[in-house]
Amino acid sequence: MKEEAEFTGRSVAERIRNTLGRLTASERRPALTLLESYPVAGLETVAQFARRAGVSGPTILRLTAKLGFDSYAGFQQALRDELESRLQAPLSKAPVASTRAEGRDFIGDYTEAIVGNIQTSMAQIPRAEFEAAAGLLGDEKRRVVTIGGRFTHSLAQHLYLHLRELRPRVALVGDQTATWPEHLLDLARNDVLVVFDIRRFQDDVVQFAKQAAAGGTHVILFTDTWVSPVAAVATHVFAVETALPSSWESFGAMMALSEALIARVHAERWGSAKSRMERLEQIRRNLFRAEGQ
Amino acid sequence: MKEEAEFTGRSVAERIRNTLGRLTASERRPALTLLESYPVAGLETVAQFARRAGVSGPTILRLTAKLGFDSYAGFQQALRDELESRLQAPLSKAPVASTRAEGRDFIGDYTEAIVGNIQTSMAQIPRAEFEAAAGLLGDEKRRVVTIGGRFTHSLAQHLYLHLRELRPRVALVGDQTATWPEHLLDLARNDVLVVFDIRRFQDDVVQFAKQAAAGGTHVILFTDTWVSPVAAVATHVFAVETALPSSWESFGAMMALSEALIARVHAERWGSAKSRMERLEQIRRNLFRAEGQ
DNA sequence: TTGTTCTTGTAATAAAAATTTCCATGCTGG
DNA sequence: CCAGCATGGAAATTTTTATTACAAGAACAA
Repeated sequence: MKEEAEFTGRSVAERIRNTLGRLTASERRPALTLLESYPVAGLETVAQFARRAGVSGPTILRLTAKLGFDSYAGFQQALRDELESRLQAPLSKAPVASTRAEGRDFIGDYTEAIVGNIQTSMAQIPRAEFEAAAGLLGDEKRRVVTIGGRFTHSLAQHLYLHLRELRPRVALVGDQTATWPEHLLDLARNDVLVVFDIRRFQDDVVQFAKQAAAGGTHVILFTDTWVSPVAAVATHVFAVETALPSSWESFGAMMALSEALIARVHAERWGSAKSRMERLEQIRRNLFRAEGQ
Repeated sequence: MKEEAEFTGRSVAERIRNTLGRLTASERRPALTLLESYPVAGLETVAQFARRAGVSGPTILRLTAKLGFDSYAGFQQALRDELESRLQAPLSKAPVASTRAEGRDFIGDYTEAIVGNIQTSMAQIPRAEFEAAAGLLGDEKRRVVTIGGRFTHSLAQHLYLHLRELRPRVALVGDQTATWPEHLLDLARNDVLVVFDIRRFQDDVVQFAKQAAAGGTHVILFTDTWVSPVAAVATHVFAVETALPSSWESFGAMMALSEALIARVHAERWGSAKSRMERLEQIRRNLFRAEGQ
């Protein structure tokens, strides 16, 4: 009746991982299929699931049996239970208790400030510069390198991670200064360097940008209203507001602009980006499969 | 055969809302039951669903018929399709129709979307959870470790870089999976792990969080509206909106929340943070001097 | 009240699905 | 090269599940 206690995993996914070693080749196929489109695949009928995984019905049943379920219905029930507890967690957990300090609502105030910040910043972005920068970033023939300072390194990384999905030949300059010369070496005439640099402008970053620019590399600069000295050598400059009244600094506007650029590039090169992402997806799946063994 | 076109809603939930007026009293019961535990209730058998809603089987079928499905199987298929398309990353979602120089303002539209995103997300953050999380992050006695997935790694890094200024004993889990065990080793009971995990939830990250939680570590989760499975072991869950209409995903809301948390911690421990930052400044100056020579 | 219509559940029936049986196939070791 | 064994699918069988037919009961109008 009930599933035996010997099966360790709380979730079906966990059970699969624990059992993967004991599965035969064609039992492993639906197992991985399920993990890939979890948990939908398992909520279909046996026949549908079997077709999706490219095996026969009985194989599905042998799999669920090995996972410790005494029937396919029991297996599905487990999946539904999981799904339900997962999807309902946030709803039941949000009784919106207003436990802010005294009267003021910290989150509300912060939101208001950051939103204003983003709006004023974005309003001031010169449209032509934006389009030009997007054009540079979308051009596959150009190598693209991103670099950031102490804090802005995370923004450089964010841009890097997303651009990398859309096009080849993108690199991120790490935070280890020692590796920087190699990056400079690779940057050629007409390549693109994206620099994030805000007040307390970092000298090493400025130097890096200057050297790159000297070699004929296009420099796109994201900076704050104090404008980094990199501007002197940059081809496109985007200055946004980072200061919040009476608080810490915020990268909100800078991230918004960066994301807008990514979206712009994405829209521009939709065709090639799509096929690239699909290939990427394919490769990932294969890697995952192999790893599963 | 196919569902008729007269039925407006793209999603089953929408269809229900549009049809609610035309339903009888006892048809309305399962309809609302479904909306309450969506979509799990509808994935059960007719009998189970009927029992859950307190009606008979045929009433369920009359309901699905009125919703425009020609069979219960078709109804379930629609629910599964929805679920799958939402749980699965939009591997290749077409971007907004190329909004070149034609009338539309790309930046303006994007700004509007992201601002709306941030506002709705932040409004839903439970204040008490927020305060509790800030309390944990501000507590020097606890070690704090941040971790992110493929894309969200940059957010984990952002939080790490800022927290590090405010307090000691903060670490970032790198993107090299090989180094992860060491981090787990260091995490003790009552320490704090901050996890960033969005749709296409990453299995290795989930496993990491689970192991940490098993050891008694507090887990703070930043996720999207589809809620990472990490939620099951998390002490505090923050679900924000990451989807932008017809575009790439946006981390804007997640970053805003993360920054709000940082600001909160900063405000809370103003005294100690200030002296820490001053000492840090001192050290930096010395290092810079030495290096400058 | 009484007839009519609209709801809704019970029970019978049909359809579909899960499960089992059994045999073909391919692999391993002697 | 063959015996023995593990594997996996086709087809038969059984069970479950959806679906339909029908009748009881409620709501309403005249």
